[in-house]
Amino acid sequence: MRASQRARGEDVGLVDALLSADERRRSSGVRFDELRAEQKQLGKLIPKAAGEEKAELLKRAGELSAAVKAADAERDEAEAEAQRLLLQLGNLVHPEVPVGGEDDFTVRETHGAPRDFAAEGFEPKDHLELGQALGAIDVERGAKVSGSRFYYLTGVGALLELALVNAAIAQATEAGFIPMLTPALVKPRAMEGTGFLGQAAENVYHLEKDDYYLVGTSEVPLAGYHMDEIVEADSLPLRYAGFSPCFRREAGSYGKDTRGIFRVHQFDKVEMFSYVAPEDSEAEHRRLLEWEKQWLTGLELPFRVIDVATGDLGASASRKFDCEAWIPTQGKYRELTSASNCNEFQARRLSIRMRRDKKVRPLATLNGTLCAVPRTIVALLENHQQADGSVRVPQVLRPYLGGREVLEPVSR
RNA sequence: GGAGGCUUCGCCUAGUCUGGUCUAUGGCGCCGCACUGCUAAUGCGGUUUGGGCUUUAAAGCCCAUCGAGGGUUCAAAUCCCUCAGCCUCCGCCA
Repeated sequence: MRASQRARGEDVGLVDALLSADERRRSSGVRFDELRAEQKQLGKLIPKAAGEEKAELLKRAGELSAAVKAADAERDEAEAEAQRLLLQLGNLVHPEVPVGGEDDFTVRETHGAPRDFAAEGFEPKDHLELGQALGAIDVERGAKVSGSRFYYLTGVGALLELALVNAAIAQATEAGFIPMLTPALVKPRAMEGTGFLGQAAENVYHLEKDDYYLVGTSEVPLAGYHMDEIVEADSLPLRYAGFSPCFRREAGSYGKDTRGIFRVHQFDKVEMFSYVAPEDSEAEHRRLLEWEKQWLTGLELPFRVIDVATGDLGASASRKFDCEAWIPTQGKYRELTSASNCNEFQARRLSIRMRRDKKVRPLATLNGTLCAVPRTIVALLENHQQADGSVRVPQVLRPYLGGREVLEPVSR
């Protein structure tokens, strides 16, 4: 436990402070219980008593009342302190996760191979050039209306998004997920409980006047869906496929991925979310990964799967597998999907529990991207482009694009 | 945005005016047992959640919990304040 906390760069002293606050909470709680029990006894005697006796009882009751309030206050204070410390603590890291920063991932598997454009005799165009020629992407007007990192999907670009979303929801539904359209604005509790108000807080949009947060993923409303609930073990696993807009401030990424729609402030995403028993979480994690691989394979994209390193896990994941698609004009694999096993981390914070054999305990939550629309469009356009600037539509998307097999450039 | 009503231990519900006998009523559902040659019916018992303690265990004890938080009081489901959610009406709007 301590080794993995160090791997995250967290203060080990935090754990000790937490344990001491928790002990203080416990002991003042016991004192409160004892005082309260005596107070209740007096409450029964007082109405029956009279005269001298009653005056005595009332005097003792007055003293007790003050003592109860003091013990209560101390317990509340210790509890708040413990909670404050607890929220600073990230999830425990799975022992097999590679230790290190962003570049210290390990590659688990690779699927397909990057296209050899030299052999085909033409230079690949990037997604923005292709998207503009197809009349699919308009970043200039996005910037005019909303600023940098905003865009319009136009014409066939808009249709492409709808096709992707429909195909993704169809795959998820086929796999047994319940399709969900979720709120994009949530209260602080949901944001905090999913672990987005720690180090990630600077990337979250906040509506100060109303104290609402704009979600960066439907993981947040899908995790919040069952908060403060006890789920019967028989009904697990619960699997939801959420579709929602996602908002990200992208603070600290100035100058990174500024061209096109690879990194944007607002996009739509289909997300898989599972509630399972903790002992099933690793198997479910692999299942989520398999569904992501099925999706990317269907789109005929070359990709690899990485085991994300400790420093890049975020607060809530104990392990994270990313699928990275090959982006020809960048000559690199880039993240398209991400599957995280949060085990009991979010469930504890959101008070989501399961009941099996009369025992109640936290369950595990997992999330995995199925289709983050703009990045998927980037990968599709670049990988399936043809020498004349048209783009081939993979088989699985054709039913959702009116049977269209190729997207052709438009003259303006 | 304005006015009013509501929120009770799975669901429904009594209790709130008039603070203590509420250890929260009753019904439904559910669980167990008994009886009935199956099922049903009937009878009896049980049935919120969290924390702490005792115990080999089974089980038991204490505290909190009547939408949330605060206040008044020796004492709050009950009185006062703030907030949230739901419902109705008015206004506005897609």
